[in-house]
Amino acid sequence: MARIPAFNRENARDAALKLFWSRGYTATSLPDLLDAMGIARSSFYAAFGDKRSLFIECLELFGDRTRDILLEGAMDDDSLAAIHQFFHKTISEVPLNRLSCGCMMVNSILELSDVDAELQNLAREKLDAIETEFARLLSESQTQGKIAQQPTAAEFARAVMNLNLGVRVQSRKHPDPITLQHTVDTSLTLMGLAA
Amino acid sequence: MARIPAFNRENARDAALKLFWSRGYTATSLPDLLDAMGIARSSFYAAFGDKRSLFIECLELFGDRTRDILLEGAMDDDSLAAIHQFFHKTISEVPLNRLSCGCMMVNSILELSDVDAELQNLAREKLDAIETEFARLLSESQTQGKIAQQPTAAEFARAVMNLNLGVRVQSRKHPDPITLQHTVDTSLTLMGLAA
DNA sequence: GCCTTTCTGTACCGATCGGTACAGAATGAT
DNA sequence: ATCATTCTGTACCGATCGGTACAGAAAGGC
Repeated sequence: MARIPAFNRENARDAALKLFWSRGYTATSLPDLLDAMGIARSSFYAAFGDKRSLFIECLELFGDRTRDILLEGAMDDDSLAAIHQFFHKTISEVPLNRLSCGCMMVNSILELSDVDAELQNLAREKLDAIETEFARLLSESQTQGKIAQQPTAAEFARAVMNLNLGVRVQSRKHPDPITLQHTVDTSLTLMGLAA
Repeated sequence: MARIPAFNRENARDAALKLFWSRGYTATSLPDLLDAMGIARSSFYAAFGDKRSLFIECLELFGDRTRDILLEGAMDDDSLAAIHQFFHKTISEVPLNRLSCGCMMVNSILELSDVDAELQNLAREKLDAIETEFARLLSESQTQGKIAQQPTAAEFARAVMNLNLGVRVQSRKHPDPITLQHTVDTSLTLMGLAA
């Protein structure tokens, strides 16, 4: 055989993910990426195809990881707590420099609509998967009688997703975990979804 | 005197605003702008300085106009109705191609954080002005006894602003006025802010 | 008519973009 | 030690970016 790769593909990809997450697709230049990933230009194209392919890979990964955070909290039978945990984990249990990046799906949807429909669609799908999980958890809460029967679980889920989207904008606007967590708690309580 | 300008500055600026609003700062190229504004390159720099200055001018204008929509609805004494009107005017009384642009402040904050702090700050200020107005209206509603005394008007305002931010993301993700209006109504009702 | 002014259109600038080509160094197999 | 392989680093590609320079057309004053 021959020379062994001097970089770890997953580590390099995660470095790229952070950069894309922070600055978005267009504002992240190839030199920026190579620098952060610690690899050479040729290695980049050999290992990841091109910039756009890498972005897709990162966005998929980010979406799945975010959804996993929600699924983790849904292991025990308290469906409502899972939603609270999701917000807590993504707001209060995260370093400030990550919080200030917001959500990569939200960022991508705003940056790329009217610019790149395919990438926007991917981001949309990843968010929809999370909203579907919200709906499932809220439906369970309704059958358990823990929350109101009205509105429907889907409508509740849309309101919760809307809260989530707002939070991700706020995170970039003013990344203060205390205030953010407070806003989430206030909103959930007002909506009859207190812990 | 000499030759008269062949274009109307305000019209040209509004055309630029639409483009910036739709595609964001970076994705809007100078040729795009010139084409939409219907003016020559030289006229552009003579009348507007440069791309960044024009963007600032457009963002300020957009922010003021958005705030004016809220202020208009606050003329009569029903403060709570003003908030409902604000959402209705910006969701249901607007053509689809505008709705799908979302909010230029929100778009700019997400696109430009970690990229251009000054522009992001401007967008932030414009949003804060609107949140302040929300707080004033909600405070009035509290003294009129139309809504709960808890939480504070500022906390209510944050929740409403958060709802607004979420709506603007949704507008770009899936610009359907019926669903959006429904989500707003559901959320406001759940939060005890029904009309 | 001419002159002055201010527009329009276009050629051009350096910088940077994403992507490719290729020379040469490093490493494992033999 | 030699070979094959696959990495790294860099030079280079055309395209496009925002911005400037400048020639020439258009319009009012006289």
